[in-house]
Amino acid sequence: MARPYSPTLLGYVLLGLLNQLPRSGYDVRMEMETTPMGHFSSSPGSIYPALQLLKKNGFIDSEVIHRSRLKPREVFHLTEKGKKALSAWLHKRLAVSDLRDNLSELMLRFRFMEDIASGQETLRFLQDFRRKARTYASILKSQTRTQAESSLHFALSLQREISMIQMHIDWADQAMSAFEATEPNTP
Amino acid sequence: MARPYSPTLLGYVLLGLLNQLPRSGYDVRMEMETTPMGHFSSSPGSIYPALQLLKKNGFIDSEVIHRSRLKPREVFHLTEKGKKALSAWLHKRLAVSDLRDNLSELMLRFRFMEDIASGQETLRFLQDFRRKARTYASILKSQTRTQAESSLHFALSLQREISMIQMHIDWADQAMSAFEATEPNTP
DNA sequence: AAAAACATGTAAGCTGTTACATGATTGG
DNA sequence: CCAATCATGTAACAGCTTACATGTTTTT
Repeated sequence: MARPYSPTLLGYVLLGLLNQLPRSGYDVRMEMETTPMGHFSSSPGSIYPALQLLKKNGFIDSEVIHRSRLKPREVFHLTEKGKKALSAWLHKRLAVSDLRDNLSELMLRFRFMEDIASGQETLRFLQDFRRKARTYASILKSQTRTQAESSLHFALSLQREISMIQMHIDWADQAMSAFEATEPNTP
Repeated sequence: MARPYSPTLLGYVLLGLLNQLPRSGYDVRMEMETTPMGHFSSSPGSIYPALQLLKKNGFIDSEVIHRSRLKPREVFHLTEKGKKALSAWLHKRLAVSDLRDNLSELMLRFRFMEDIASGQETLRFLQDFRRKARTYASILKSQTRTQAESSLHFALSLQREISMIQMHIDWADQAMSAFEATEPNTP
């Protein structure tokens, strides 16, 4: 009675990497060692079982490639189901709470969006991101007014959170400018 | 043959909260609901077992308090062992990689430091924090020069990471000023 | 009488990690 | 021939989380 499986965050990272380029488990590990993806380990015990699970559930498929003399490699690529799942993940609407809880996931989505979405879609993502960030910033600022008495450490922590969000708003602005420069559609 | 147990991050959060003030599991849950501690759940299934584990390992102890007519509550407080463990956690030296991987842990430490450390010690923490942040920033900037070709999304992600760290350096500056104002020892 | 708040727990399970294990090929 | 790199896996476990379960006291 296998309950419906949907990929974990690590699963989506793997889908994102395989969407860039079909790879073996080993290639994925090497990529994650040179360019860390969130906080995930690149150890074999993390990557290989996660790939097997994606394969078992039909998000990816593989061919075994025998290159001259080298040990054969199992090269994975996305199935249609995998492509759809990745696309759905990348296009998911943001929640305000994601700014607090899932920032690193949002940034992973932004990175993998390059290989699947148009500049227009990326712009929409950034607009949504900035909007939700502004909402969250105003929530935090109202907390400052009501709670920041008594504790200096707490007040400074809140201040840091606000600076953090403000920085992300500014970043989104910059990023949007960069995309508007390449997409002549929006004036 | 129980291997030596040392608290997890959630364990340290609980030690920090109980060090502020002895509380029941229920009180801890309420505190974590109003003031989220990192990304931890405040659900009973998370908190009660974690408290039992700390108690079993001698970091906290409890008394059952029967208040007038109310259901009795198990109120936890730190033992000497618990105080030492909390202090050691709070005073641990930072690694540069903590800026990338454990930022939220560092911020939790900063918050709980209020109840255990002097302003001088907090200043040392912030100095160390700023120093490591500067090192990490320069590493990231050198990556920009070597890797930022080809991918706009990747370049923007890197830029965001750098802005993040710079923001934290500025925050540490502000925070240090705030503490120097209260500690007249350092000119 | 019922709902809401007080108070504490257990059981099942998911996710991912480290540590262990194995073997082939290539370069020095 | 030895080390490094290529390549893939398994087993045990830590550390949660959600869902379930239970009962009391106060407020409406």
